[in-house]
Amino acid sequence: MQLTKKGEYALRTLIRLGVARRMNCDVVSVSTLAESEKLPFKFLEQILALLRQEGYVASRRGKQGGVFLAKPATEIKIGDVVRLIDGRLAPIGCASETDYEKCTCPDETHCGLRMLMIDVRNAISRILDRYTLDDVVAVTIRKMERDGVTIPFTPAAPVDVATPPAKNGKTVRRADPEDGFLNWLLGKPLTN
Amino acid sequence: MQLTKKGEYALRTLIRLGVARRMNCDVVSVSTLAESEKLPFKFLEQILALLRQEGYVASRRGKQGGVFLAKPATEIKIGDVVRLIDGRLAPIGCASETDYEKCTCPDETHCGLRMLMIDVRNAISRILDRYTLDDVVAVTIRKMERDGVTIPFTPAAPVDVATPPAKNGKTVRRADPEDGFLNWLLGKPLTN
DNA sequence: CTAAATCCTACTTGACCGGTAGGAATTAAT
DNA sequence: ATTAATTCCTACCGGTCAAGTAGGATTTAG
Repeated sequence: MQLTKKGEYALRTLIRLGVARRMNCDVVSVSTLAESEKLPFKFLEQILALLRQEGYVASRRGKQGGVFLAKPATEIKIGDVVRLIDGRLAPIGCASETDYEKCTCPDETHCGLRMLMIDVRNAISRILDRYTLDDVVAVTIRKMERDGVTIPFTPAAPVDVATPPAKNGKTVRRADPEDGFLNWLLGKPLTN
Repeated sequence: MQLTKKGEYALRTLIRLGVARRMNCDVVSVSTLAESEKLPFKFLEQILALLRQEGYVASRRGKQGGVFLAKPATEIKIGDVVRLIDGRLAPIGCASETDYEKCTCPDETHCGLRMLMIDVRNAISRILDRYTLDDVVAVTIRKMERDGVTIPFTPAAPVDVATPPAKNGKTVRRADPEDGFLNWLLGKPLTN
């Protein structure tokens, strides 16, 4: 049930670009992105090439060039990015909605595993297809503001990643909010 | 987000063994299992060896031998089986509860991707750690009974299992029940 | 004109997925 | 006692793919 590094890097980078956009930073170089997230430059270049082909990012070539989101962050669904890079969300092909594949089992309609995995795929989809890049960016920034951390791409202050003032040592880790972390912080209603 | 074939075969086989148990079939040979689920025999043998080492199944050697569940199906959590064969449920290491791994990102506590993936991992866990093998077996059998399909390992003579009156053919396919398929069919309350 | 950037294509290295193969040990039935 | 059916154990293997590396061509700002 693993996301590949490629997928992880793609998402991390898109989030970074979303943050940049919010801070009115119109273009970010790949090297800056690679450094700030500590990703291998050349690998990231390739990933961004793919994201560009698919219309998620656009670029400006030459000196002072770089990349930026090609469309509003509200129109980028996380699920679609994951599907692009890592394939279907469902753990097994016969439980997929968008990329169904018949399995070899003798009777699919009475397969308990399939029913279970459909539940899993729906649970995943209910998160990944519910939230957009904008939501994730919002939650990231909100958390940073709450802890008084300087947000990346803040004018006149490059990336600062100081750990927060530790509250008072007691981090009351509110475990497992009913409908998820992001919903708890964003209050985004279910649409489906 | 894929389950490996190994994991899939393991679960399919455990379910089969669970069904067998319910039908008072105490021992099933590996070849029977392989045939009935159309799995490669030698590969399945290896998988069962692992499941045996971990105490999920036990075996009887020699002629008329075979394997069977080593403990009650109610005590086998699907999530644990998946973890055993395919590793952590969380899409990325830093979002795992049972197998946490620090990631390379500069500031984990303000990582939007991490928060998102924690939600995903919880959503998965809420299904895979909620249901036991027994639940999946129950739902499988129930679906079969409902459709009047002969259940595997049914004794040759038509015995005890009273086939329900086949409804009336019109299966109203209620799409995507709120809290999942299995809950809809089992009505198992959330425990956590 | 040059430095800084993207763009493009090829290559690599190791892990691991999904099996195969062969035989030793054990046991039930004849 | 033999034999046939079965599990048990260890080794191997081909292919794919993840996760990068490498190097140069091209474009553009200053």
